[in-house]
Amino acid sequence: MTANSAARQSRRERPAKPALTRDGIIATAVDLMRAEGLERVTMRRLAQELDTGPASLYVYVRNTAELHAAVLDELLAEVDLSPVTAEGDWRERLVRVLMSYTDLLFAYPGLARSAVAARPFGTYFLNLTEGVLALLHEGGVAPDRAAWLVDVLLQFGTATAAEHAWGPDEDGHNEEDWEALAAGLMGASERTHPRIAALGPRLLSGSPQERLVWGFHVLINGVAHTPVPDVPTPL
Amino acid sequence: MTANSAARQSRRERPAKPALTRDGIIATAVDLMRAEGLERVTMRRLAQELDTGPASLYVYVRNTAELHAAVLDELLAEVDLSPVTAEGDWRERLVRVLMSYTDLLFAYPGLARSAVAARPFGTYFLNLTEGVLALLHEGGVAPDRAAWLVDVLLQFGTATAAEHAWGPDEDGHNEEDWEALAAGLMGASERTHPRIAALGPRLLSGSPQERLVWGFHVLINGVAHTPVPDVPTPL
DNA sequence: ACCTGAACACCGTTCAAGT
DNA sequence: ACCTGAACACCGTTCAAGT
Repeated sequence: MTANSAARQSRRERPAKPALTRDGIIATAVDLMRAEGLERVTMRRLAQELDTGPASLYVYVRNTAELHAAVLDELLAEVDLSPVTAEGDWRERLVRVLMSYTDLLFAYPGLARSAVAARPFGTYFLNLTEGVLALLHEGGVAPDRAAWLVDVLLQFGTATAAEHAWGPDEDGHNEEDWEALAAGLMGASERTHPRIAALGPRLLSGSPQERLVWGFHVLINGVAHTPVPDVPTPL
Repeated sequence: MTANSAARQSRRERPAKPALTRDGIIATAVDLMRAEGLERVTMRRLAQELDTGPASLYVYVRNTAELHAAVLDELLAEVDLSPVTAEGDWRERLVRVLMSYTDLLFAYPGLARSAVAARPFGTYFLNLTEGVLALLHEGGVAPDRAAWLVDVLLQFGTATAAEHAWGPDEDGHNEEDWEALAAGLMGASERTHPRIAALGPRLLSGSPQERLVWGFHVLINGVAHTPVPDVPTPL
């Protein structure tokens, strides 16, 4: 029986059922996420998409968390690293790279959430890390501080995306939540919460993006003034 | 029937089935989380604990996300705010408050994860915010910068706790993950990822807590050098 | 070796019906 | 008004058995 290549009988209609491979599974998972959101990228749903049973996937993927991590790294291929080698102020260029990363996560909030829980370390994440480090190097940030700052910068972007993850797939209870939040903050009495009361609506000013960019700058500016403690290096 | 007050105490040993109240439900949820972790605080499991069906809970709680938010705020009662009014350097005291918050989340990683997705705004969270703002005020941080920095500081602590959320309830696949991560970083070739290669093991130095404290200091030091953009205030 | 049917042990949420 | 049985529409993961 050499029915390996062309003689695949299409059972349903669509494409001939392809052989399962890890790459194929992840590619299908990415498609599924783009089409229906990460919530739908479950083992069962994905298996259905691949015309098989969920148990089959476990030959190629350890569990759902690993699947989602692989999907994320795949998505990270789209991060725009061109500012790394562009002209201009290194801080600006660094923030541009970081915003490129974050914008991607804003588009797939579920992925941001999963990235907070378990940061990926695939190829594309490594490329992003390298790019950020190159810019910090160019900016003259001390190596040991740069080593810790990359993590903080990326984690900050990830967390911000995850927080504003009330995606388009969710219904409009966001507005409601926001009202409640605003009411809570504004209702803080002058007596019990004087600082909150003093700041008032300024606590809620700015868009997530504006705050994010500001936060990146705070971190970049702060690193010059904050030495890393003396700490043993692993191995 | 005035069985309202005294029969409240024993939840441990088969109590008479108490009337459902929102507070009672949340208190039971907190107990359940302390005993079995947040993963087990599901509508169904909680209902079982309360000797009723899951549908009954929906009279008092909108959904699982709201339930978890309520549990978190309850837990936040334990944050140690005493450094706010203590003696000493305001930066140090601020970091102590922030670490008290973060340590709590480290103990209940699932909660940290849910806090990243939807920051709570209950009473205790308001108290924490007030405390942080008071210290920033004492430190002479400009009000509009302080208003944005509180959020960043708390979010940074939350995200760090969530990331290191490979809790005690998970099995030991963490070690394995870490090995893989280290291998990925160290295997980055000098040619393709020169900065990563140059930093080598320094990228992995320090404990989560050491990095967290450092990050707090970077933010606190950076805020003095980073003005907030001109942005409209809501309302 | 690779694949899978079937099972185990769960989920959140809704709704019609009861008290 | 409050409560609930039952149902709907899902989950992740394992494992013995097949090819």
